[in-house]
Amino acid sequence: MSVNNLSPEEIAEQMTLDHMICFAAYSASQAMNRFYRPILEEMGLTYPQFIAMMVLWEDGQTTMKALSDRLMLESNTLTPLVKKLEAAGLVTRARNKDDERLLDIAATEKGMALKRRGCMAPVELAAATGETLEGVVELQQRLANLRNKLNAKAD
Amino acid sequence: MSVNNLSPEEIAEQMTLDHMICFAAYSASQAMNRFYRPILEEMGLTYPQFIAMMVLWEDGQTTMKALSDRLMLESNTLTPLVKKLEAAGLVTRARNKDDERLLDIAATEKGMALKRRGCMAPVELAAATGETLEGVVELQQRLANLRNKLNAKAD
DNA sequence: GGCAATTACATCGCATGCGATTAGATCGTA
DNA sequence: TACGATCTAATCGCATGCGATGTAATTGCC
Repeated sequence: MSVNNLSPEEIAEQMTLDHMICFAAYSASQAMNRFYRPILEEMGLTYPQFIAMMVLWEDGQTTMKALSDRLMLESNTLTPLVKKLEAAGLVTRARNKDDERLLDIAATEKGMALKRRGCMAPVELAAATGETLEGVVELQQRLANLRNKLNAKAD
Repeated sequence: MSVNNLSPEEIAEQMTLDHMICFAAYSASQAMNRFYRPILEEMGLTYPQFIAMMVLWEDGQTTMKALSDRLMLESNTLTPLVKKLEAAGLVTRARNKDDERLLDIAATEKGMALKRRGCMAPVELAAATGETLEGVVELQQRLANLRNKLNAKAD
């Protein structure tokens, strides 16, 4: 019997933790975070700091606003995080000349120097899963698609 | 040209945030968390409290150890969380009679009463993604599989 | 039985996430 | 050009996650 033949109430009745996409994503995300931890610790980065540096490794410089859009994190999360990166000498923070509301963030040489090691981490993770790169890519795309649909729903 | 023809270094060179399975899982997990927030707020639960209640809705009662294994969260995370559930009158906490090291956790009637509403939330999320239930189930299974392989790797 | 090793839970400190709010800069419009 | 609306960061408080550590109970091995 297909799940399509069941009412929402009947589906809810059979709902368990191990059938929930949210828990699968939540626990997988944390498992990947744990996988990265020792690698990132060598670089003195936490995982959220790492993805912020990923943006800077790609673009060289950005703004708080653009970083917020890209990482889908608010300034109340990013402000202290970026200040820590600045304290570590990895980025610079300065008000934008044309619009004083914007905060320009740029990678320092020291920050850019971490790129080579940092960009290997996702490759190592993919290898550790035992999956093909194509399989990982497809999973990544479907997850991003689901996320984008949810974000669009939230307006 | 397939990614299989590239060396890890060449792949790392092309690595961007939007190609990383970790960021897809991380951002999707948070998007789902944000989707749940208003629903869970009606019940007075946070997302981690919700998945803890999911275990109790399934099993009625458990122990801190079993809950820790099931949610893949340590006692340093769960102890304060379960104490909050106890303070809210949703669970009881008591030392196990046979092994004083174990902490028995049981849902109260008030806690069990939230099951009907709580189990609808994942169904609503699946509907909001616009995907078929089968598609969500497949994505869930592949994510859980990837997570389990990573956890096994970590020993 | 005795006792070191192991196990289960708890405490502490630090780094997120985020709702609510504030401060300052810019925009839009009468 | 005034000035209220909007936008961008930042601050604060609360709830996770988790490494490091502590404590009490149990186990295992002699």
